Amino acid sequence: MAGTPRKKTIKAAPAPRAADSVNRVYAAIQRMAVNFEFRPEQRINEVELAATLGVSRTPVREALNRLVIEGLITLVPNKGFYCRPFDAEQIIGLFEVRASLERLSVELAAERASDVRIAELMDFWNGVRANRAAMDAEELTSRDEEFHIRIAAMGGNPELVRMLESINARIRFVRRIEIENPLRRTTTFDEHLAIAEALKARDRDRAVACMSDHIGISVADAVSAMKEGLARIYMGRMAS
Amino acid sequence: MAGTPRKKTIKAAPAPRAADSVNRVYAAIQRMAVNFEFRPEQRINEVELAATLGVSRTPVREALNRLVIEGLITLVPNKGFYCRPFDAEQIIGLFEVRASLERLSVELAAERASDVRIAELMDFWNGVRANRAAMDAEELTSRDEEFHIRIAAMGGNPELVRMLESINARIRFVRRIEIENPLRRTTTFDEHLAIAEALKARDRDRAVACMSDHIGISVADAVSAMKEGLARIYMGRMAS
DNA sequence: GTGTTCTGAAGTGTACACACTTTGTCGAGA
DNA sequence: TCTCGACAAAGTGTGTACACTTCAGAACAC
Repeated sequence: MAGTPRKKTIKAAPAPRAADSVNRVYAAIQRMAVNFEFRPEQRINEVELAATLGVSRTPVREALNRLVIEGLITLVPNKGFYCRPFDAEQIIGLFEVRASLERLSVELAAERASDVRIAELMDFWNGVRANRAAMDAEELTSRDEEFHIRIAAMGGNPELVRMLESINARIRFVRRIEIENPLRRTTTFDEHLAIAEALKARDRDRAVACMSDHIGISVADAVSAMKEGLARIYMGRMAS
Repeated sequence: MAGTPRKKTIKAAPAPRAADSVNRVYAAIQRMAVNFEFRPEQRINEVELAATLGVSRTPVREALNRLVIEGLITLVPNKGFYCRPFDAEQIIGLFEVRASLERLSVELAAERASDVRIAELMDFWNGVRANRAAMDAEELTSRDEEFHIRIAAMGGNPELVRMLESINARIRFVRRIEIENPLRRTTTFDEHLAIAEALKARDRDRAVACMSDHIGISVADAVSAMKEGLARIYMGRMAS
């Protein structure tokens, strides 16, 4: 979006710089990697990708280098950049780490969050709950993540937020499928409310227990969600 | 080092590519950022840095983009790359996250590590302990990190290892100063052994408690270490 | 038929060119 | 003295050039 609001010179000057390419390109490729729009372990052709995004290889490579550190892209020297593998063990590993950080999240929130922020959290989630019929899996996943990130933010530790966001991006593909399960959806609504209630009561241990149950269930369901995910990547529409 | 073991063409060809520049450059800049060889919030001149490292700006920028994601460098559009700030709250935040992940670390290790790996861990640390007189703070910090990373690795979760390594890089500057404290050194040796013993006994709760005490003390000491750190950055030799 | 070497195309890795942005300096005007 | 604007220098952002690597397939030997 935002087009190219740039003063045009008469001569078709070579390379009139398109502002902020790297960030746009970075966001675009990140989205593609998160959603496995590249097939797992597929080599990414820089020239092609640059052409698609309407920029040169330079900003594309800078963005790809960032994504390597984020774990969304891998790099093989002299071969090129590749989409991350679809690695079930790795995904379980990420769920494990996430569970640990979410635990810290509620602990800190229970101790430090203001009453107002906690009230806002409940309002937020009640709002989502009220609108649930109108939401598709994608939107609901987004709200779900937002709920968790809000709690993390209430603890006043920005690094915790950053890491959770990074992990969320890497497991979003699986979680979105999980959340399509109607049963899972219902339990999620209840579990989130239970967490929020525990925070409101400043009951740290209960908050941890609720969060633990909530995430624990996620891990258990992750395996079937991953199967479904693989089918979608490799079988496309046929999977449904 | 490593010179240029490359077949020389007769003509002084422009740009005979130096293999794997990005990784070398990345490692070099990372080390500089970790050790605050750039002053906090100092702008990093790409041209100058490239010249120092003997490469062009391209690999330097790719490396810097990676380091931005790692949190060791910041980027202000149209201004350039900057050294990360020296932010006490952020460092405390990182210690907090680290404590949470180290807890997970020992939990997983207590459940999953083989007896052999645990025995190796104890041997390793006893070896370090035996040589302690010969080690400076830098080397000891390195061994200390290795101890913790070994435990994380025993849990079989590579992502956990990755994140701990990333955090370690960002707090290493402070931890190295902490470890200079003779009293701290002694307690570290004992605490590590206590953790290892608990793992050997497969006593998960005790392992968590030991780890928790160990890291908890670290956080408390971090504040004074940060003061000292600031003095070294801005006062250099005078600080001692 | 199988293995080996050659060759060319495709594509990465890095240097470099150049436009644009930012910032500091100097001088004019109030 | 202070403010403002022009100007210049420094330095970033991105496009492009080109050497090098990899890989597939042809040509060839056995």
